[in-house]
Amino acid sequence: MACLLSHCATRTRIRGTLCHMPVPSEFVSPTSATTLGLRERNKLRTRQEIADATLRLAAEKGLEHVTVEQIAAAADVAPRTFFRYFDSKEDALLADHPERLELLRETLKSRPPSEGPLTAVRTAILDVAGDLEDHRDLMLCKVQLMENNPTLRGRSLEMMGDLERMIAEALAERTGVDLETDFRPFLIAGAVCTAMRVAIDRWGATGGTGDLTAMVADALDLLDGGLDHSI
Amino acid sequence: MACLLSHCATRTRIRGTLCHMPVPSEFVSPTSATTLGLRERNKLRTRQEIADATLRLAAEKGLEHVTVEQIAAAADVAPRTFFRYFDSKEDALLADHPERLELLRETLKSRPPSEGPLTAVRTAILDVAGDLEDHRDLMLCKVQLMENNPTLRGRSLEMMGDLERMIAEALAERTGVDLETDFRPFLIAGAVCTAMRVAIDRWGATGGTGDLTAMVADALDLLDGGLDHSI
DNA sequence: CCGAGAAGTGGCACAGTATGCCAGGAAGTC
DNA sequence: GACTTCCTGGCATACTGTGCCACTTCTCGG
Repeated sequence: MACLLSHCATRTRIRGTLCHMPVPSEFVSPTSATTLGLRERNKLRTRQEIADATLRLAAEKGLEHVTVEQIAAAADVAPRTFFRYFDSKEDALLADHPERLELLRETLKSRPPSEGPLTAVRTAILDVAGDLEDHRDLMLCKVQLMENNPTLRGRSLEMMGDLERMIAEALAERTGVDLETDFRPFLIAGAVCTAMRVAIDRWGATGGTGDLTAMVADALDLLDGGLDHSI
Repeated sequence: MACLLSHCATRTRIRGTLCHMPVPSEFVSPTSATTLGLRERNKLRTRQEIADATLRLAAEKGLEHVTVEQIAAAADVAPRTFFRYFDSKEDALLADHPERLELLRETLKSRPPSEGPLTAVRTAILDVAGDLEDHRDLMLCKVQLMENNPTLRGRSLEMMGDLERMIAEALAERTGVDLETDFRPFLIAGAVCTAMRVAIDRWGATGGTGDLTAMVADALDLLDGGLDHSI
């Protein structure tokens, strides 16, 4: 952390070897190297460094006590550059959301058409939960940051709307109903995401002890059985 | 609307009789007059004027194209005063949230203990839906503003968390389960709020045609039956 | 009725967020 | 190696949000 942050004379943007910040293994992109050009790789790295710096600083003092200027300094970019990658501090902290959305899309696409719509969605959402659990420490940190930061929570909830939309679309497609006239796909998608959200909240509240995927599965089972049998 | 907004020379803040803006009937507080002192009544009126101005301007150009300065001018207060009443434009637009929360609390409290927990919650949430429908035009406007304003939507989602918490507490109390160790109250509360939210979204998407309360009831029925029977 | 204290308002200053614009330089292309 | 593309950082600027202070209005007790 005690690195020479802001006085690199000629910033030559060769960060492949001169990485001054120990990037946690969770952060290395799966689609590394070969396929992407240097420009793209540098962009990915910068994005990751900003996200990384944001989380690190937020974990220290809480996101509301960290300024974009500080984040930019820690990530060794100009404040102006920060806003080229993220629209806000909140977005930088939740930078992995697009990956999660992509994972959901892939899983939904990969489930055979023969599989029931709800089963496919269930599998997909458990997949996402599993992915979250794979980054347990990072997730736990973020969940706890959300607990006492309404803005961050709001942004996260809003992002969950993306998951909902995608699930609703998948349900509509697999059942053949029209999203425009029938709200059931959205209702089920909302319920499923609620199940995940509540499970995550509880998981976070208990300090990440327990199996997140199992908790999500339990929540889904309860909703499957109908509200009146849930309690 | 075509009132003398910003050039009142000596603003003497006696707004009881000299109200320069026709306050829509929806805005008049039920607890008017006698019980409250002049100071309190003035505060309520100012709050309402700010909320009113916010909605009116937002309806014209979209909330993101309205500045706090403009809202303050339209409500005939100083920008500094705006922030004494609301933390943000979004909050000013969603100013009626506390009333809704209070309505939910009252209804939940008024349901007899003999009533099943889910029935009580259902009644309460339908009550809220009915209240929303009573302000049909205002609600429709807000719902449509939310459609293309992520920040506003996020804030609204976050506020819905208040409803969820209250419902979860009521459920926990009526069933005797512990909120700290059992996530079922939160799960059901989340599902119920999701039902309302999805119904509102659809209601808004169809331009407010249709019976909102009935749509919420339908959504609740579907969830009652269990996810696998929903579609 | 009146004076003291409580409380609301508005002006000012200031930190922070967010974005448009432009010049300089690195990466990609041939 | 020259040409193009586009990423970066600096500058300017609009807007949000809050602390502080002086001024005015309201409330309440005598």
